This record gives sequence, structure tokens and C-alpha cells, in this order.
Amino acid sequence: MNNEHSTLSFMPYTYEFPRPSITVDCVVFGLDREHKLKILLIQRNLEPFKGEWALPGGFVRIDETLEAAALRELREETGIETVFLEQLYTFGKLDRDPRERVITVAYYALVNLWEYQIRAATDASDAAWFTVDALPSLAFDHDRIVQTALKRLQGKLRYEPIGFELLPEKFTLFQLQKLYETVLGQELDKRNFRKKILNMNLLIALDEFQQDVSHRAARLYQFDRLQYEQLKEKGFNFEI
Amino acid sequence: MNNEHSTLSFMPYTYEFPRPSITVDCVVFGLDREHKLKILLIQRNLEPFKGEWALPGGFVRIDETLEAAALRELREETGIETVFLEQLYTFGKLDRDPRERVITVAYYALVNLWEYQIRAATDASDAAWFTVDALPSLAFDHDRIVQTALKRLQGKLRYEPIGFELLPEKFTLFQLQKLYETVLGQELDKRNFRKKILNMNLLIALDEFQQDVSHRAARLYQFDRLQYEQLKEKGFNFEI
DNA sequence: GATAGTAGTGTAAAAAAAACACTATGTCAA
DNA sequence: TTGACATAGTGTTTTTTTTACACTACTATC
Repeated sequence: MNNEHSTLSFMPYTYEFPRPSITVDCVVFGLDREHKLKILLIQRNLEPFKGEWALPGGFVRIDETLEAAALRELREETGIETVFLEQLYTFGKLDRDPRERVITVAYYALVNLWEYQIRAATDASDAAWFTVDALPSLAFDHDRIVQTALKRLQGKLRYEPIGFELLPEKFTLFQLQKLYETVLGQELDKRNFRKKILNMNLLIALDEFQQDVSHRAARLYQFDRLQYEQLKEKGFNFEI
Repeated sequence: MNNEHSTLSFMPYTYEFPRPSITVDCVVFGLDREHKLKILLIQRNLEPFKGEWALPGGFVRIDETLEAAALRELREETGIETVFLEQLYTFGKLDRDPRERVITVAYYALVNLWEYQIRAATDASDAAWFTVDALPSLAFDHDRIVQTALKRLQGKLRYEPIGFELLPEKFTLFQLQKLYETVLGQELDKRNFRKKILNMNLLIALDEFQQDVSHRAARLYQFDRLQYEQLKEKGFNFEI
């Protein structure tokens, strides 16, 4: 097939016709103290969609990878540094952006909101956490991106132990269960949940207990990342 | 956060610094008569990687969506028209292409090879099917893309009835089982497989049987797409 | 008529998941 | 100090799902 198409497919430097721009956008999930799932949004102070809320994100520079761009935008716009970050989907509809053709590679991030809540509020005066079932209307097609991210988070949580990314380093089984219930949108049986999660051998039971709670203090646990890596290698099933 | 970063994130038309180019690449899966999983590759006739095999693909035009670009490239380079096509992952490493910064949105496609085998061989003299476990060395990072596609196909097949896309309209349960065994890389129990797949109510048993086989002719079945859509709505579980 | 190759069928055992309720401990307020 | 409240923590039984397993039937070919 010695035709123009093959040629077009890998045209060298001289490629000069108009091309789409690439951005990254991040859906940052957090969990507040009332076990509500939150998303971090930025208020736009430029047209278009000035004043509306949008996902943190921005253009990909020529000398940085997609993931690097996502991490940079997160740092710049929200102060968030190290997080669980995973590619979600690439959105390429023609009219996503009213100004020009923009393709965006969406990522989703899980952060320990209990740690970052303050930073986001101070460093970025126009960044705020919103409960997922009470989101404002969003700029561009960001509502679609958020919906996609939510579905992915639910699907992922069922089969991979990623919930720990949303909790503090040390947490109780009760917190973990509430997390699953919130994200999956269904109640879980306490005893069955504890059996399942403990049988995975991913939790280290600490000799520490909750402080300053107005009820019996629960034991604290820690996620065993090393063990997780090893079990993942062996194709272990982490379904909840 | 009224700083340069927010501004940068949604800079208007005047955005003039160098930007990455975007391509699409397609991993096209097919299943041959010996129940071997195949991938369709194109032989490059331009530098770089001249003479090497690569995935069909090419630049995304400013006035077409990502999926349209993937379908166009497939049509142009291989003659394939209508297929199951789903976005796989977006690859954005800096040195993917030795000439310039190129980000590629990879798709994977499932086709009925029994129908297309001839077209690909005639329309595109430099297109050919390769068995997945005997692939030649590939141009760019296309081997990584293929590996990602393989994993995705396996994961997807376990939870969604997409195998039918690889078979002719009418097929036997034996063919279907072989498909699963090939893709998943494990043997399945005949009786258990039939029970499970028939209990999903996704198959229409036809009053037709195999022709021209040198053994007892098996009943032919058809995939019930309508039923599939309805069950999917209800959150039905299609795990095999 | 023997052989080769696939078609087609059910049951029992094992494993996994689901259902289910009470006692224990600590804080707070009356 | 006592009672109310909130969560901690713990096993067993039932149900469902999954797995293991073997023979007869049909058709073409040699």
C-alpha cells in the first residue's frame, strides 16, 4: 500500500497543517470527615466560562510527559504534591472548547483530603472541594469527564485496593468500610466486610487506637504496600 | 489563584509555543480458522523504521474526532470498514517518535477476520496478519501498545461479551469456547462453559447447523445484541 | 465397519458469599 | 452514677456459585 495514507501516517518534521492542541485535566477525589466523596474544582477567572467551575488542568508542554503535565498542573493550581494518579480517558469531541480544537487526556487522582484540605483553601483561593452529588455546573465537557471518572473509580475500587489512597496513613476498619459504602453507593455487612478485607492480608494491625473519640476507640490499621505489590505479581484477586 | 498557571491552563487562540502532535494507532485483533489470535500490521515504507512493521494509524486532523480518525486510518490502510472499536490508552512518552514529539491515542478493534482476510491482502499489499505470540519487532513503542491491548482484551473478555465481534454472525459453541481459551490462555470445561454462556441469555439458538464439516454438525448460534443492551442497562453481570 | 473428531448432556462435591445478633467499651449528659 | 449513645468487635448457618467429572451420539472418511 504505497499510497498517500501510509505517507501521511508518519509524515516527518514538515507536517504543517493545523493540528489539535493537547491538555490534561484532573479529577481529584477526596473523602471528608463525614465520609462524603468530594471533587476538587477550580474557579475560572478567564473567558470562556469565566466564573464557572472547572477541573484543574492545562496544556501539555512539548518537553513533558502527560503524567508530568498532570502532576505539574495539580501542583500549580491546587498545591497537591504526591498522589495516586491514573489515566482515565482521552476526550476528543470537536466542540469541547469554543475557541479551538482541544483534545484532553483526563486523569483521576486520589488524595488524602484530611491532609490537603487546608492547603487547597489557602494556596489557591479559587479552589474548593465539592460533594460529588451536589456539583455546580461545570465548564467545557467537564461534567462528562467527572461522570466517567466516577464510574472508573467505582469499577476500580471493586477490584483493586485503592481506597487507602483516600484515607490517612492510619485508619480504622470502620472508616474503610464507610469509604467503600460511599464510593460504591451500597451498604455492606460489617462482619463480612471485615472478614474479606482482613483475609486479603493487605492490612497491618497496629498496636494503636483512635484518640479523642466519644466512643470506644477502634484499632488502627495500615495498608501494606509491599505485600500488595507482591500479591499483585501473583495475580491475586482483590475483589471486594 | 490569579496567577500565570490558571491563565496558562486556558490560554486562547494566541497559544503559540511548540505543541505535541497527536496520532491514533489501532491494534486490530482477529481470529483465524485455527483459533489463533492475530493482529493486523502494516509494513512501513518511509523512514524512520522503514521496512519494519507497525500498527495502522496516523495523524488526527483538526476537523475529525479521535474515533473518526481511527476509523479513517483503518479504512485507508487496511480496507476495514465497520468494527468494534474502543479507546485503549494514550501514550505520551517524550521519545516515542525519533523525529518530533508525538502523543498517540491508541484504540483496539475486533474484526471478523474470516470476512476481512481477503480484503487486507489485496487492498493493502503491505498489510498482514500476525499471530500474537509470534510478532515481528515493531516500530516506535508499538510493542508496548500491543501488550497493553492484549491485557485489556483479556480483562474485557472476562467481564463483557465482546468475543462475538471476532466471530462470524453465526457460530458454534465450540468456536466460542475456543475463542475464550485462546484469548484468556487457559482451557475451559466444556459443560461449565456452555451452562454459563447459555444462562446469560445472550445467544439465540438457530435451527441451522454447520455445513461441510467432517464430523457431527453443531448447532449455530447468534449473538442477541438487543438483549445485551437491555441486560447491560440493568447492570447484569457478564463475567465468564 | 473402524476411526477420528466434534456434539451434546447432568449431578455431586467443594468453595464462596450472604444473612444474621449480640456483648464490649468509652464518652457525655442528666 | 446512671443511662443513653455511638462505635468496636466477634462466628455460625444457609444459600449460592463454582468446580470437577464421563459417557453416548452423530457424521465423514479411510
